[in-house]
Amino acid sequence: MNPNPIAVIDDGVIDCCSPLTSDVLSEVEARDVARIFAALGDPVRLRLLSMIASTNEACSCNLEKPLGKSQPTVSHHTRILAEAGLIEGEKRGRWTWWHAVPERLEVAARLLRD
Amino acid sequence: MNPNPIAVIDDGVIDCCSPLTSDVLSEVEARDVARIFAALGDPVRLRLLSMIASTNEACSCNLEKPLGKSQPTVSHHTRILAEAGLIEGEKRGRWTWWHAVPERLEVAARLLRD
DNA sequence: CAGATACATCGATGGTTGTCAATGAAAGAA
DNA sequence: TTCTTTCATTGACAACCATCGATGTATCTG
Repeated sequence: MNPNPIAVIDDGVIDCCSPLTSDVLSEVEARDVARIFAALGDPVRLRLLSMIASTNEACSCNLEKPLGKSQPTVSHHTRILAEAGLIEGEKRGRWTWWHAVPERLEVAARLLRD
Repeated sequence: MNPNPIAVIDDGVIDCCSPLTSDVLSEVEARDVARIFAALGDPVRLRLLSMIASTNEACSCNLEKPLGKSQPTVSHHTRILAEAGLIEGEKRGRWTWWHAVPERLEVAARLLRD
């Protein structure tokens, strides 16, 4: 669990949606789904997510150097990914350990290909 | 084909990428992939794409009213979707007919779930 | 306790983006 | 040709966003 709770998009709204190719999204569906894709729509966040997802766990301290971004910037991006439900953080001691949420990636994938 | 040719991301760069969960994206890969997800990261474009993708063809004139957006705004969004390779436009007579590019949706889906 | 470490938050700044009115360009109709 | 239709482009504006230095808040160490 994250120390400062992060508001994640309501799962109920997201899970409802059928693929883009089969139905026209409602305005409410589109707004929430767009938040997931917008989180994926930044190159720094994509690399950040791939770093976290391709390992079991990663702490922020190990992400700054390979990304070449400042600590506040990394913190900013992890927050956005977490708010989109794509990653979750667990604070142990001084470190925050991040892990990916595969079900969330699956939700996004299902919108593109059933 | 579109009357004014639209620059689409190089397919070679995109097709190269393995799922986010298996490898860390390079900066170049991340930049190009982010452009696809950024195109999907707007609610109006998501509804636009789902309207086009859930029918065989759609002309811009039929998209303005259900979207509730002005004609320049719709034109702006179709351009961004086309530059991301997600839709293609064909001009026949006075109308531009848009259709989705399933292979492109598939490329994006493969990044999230192999 | 004091000092160091890991991360979040704040504030500022420069760049990007969504939106629309006005205008342009091209095709068909009269 | 002149008028209408369809869509792209331009220009402008407000809102948003990525970035980082400075600061705050815990947590661990000595």
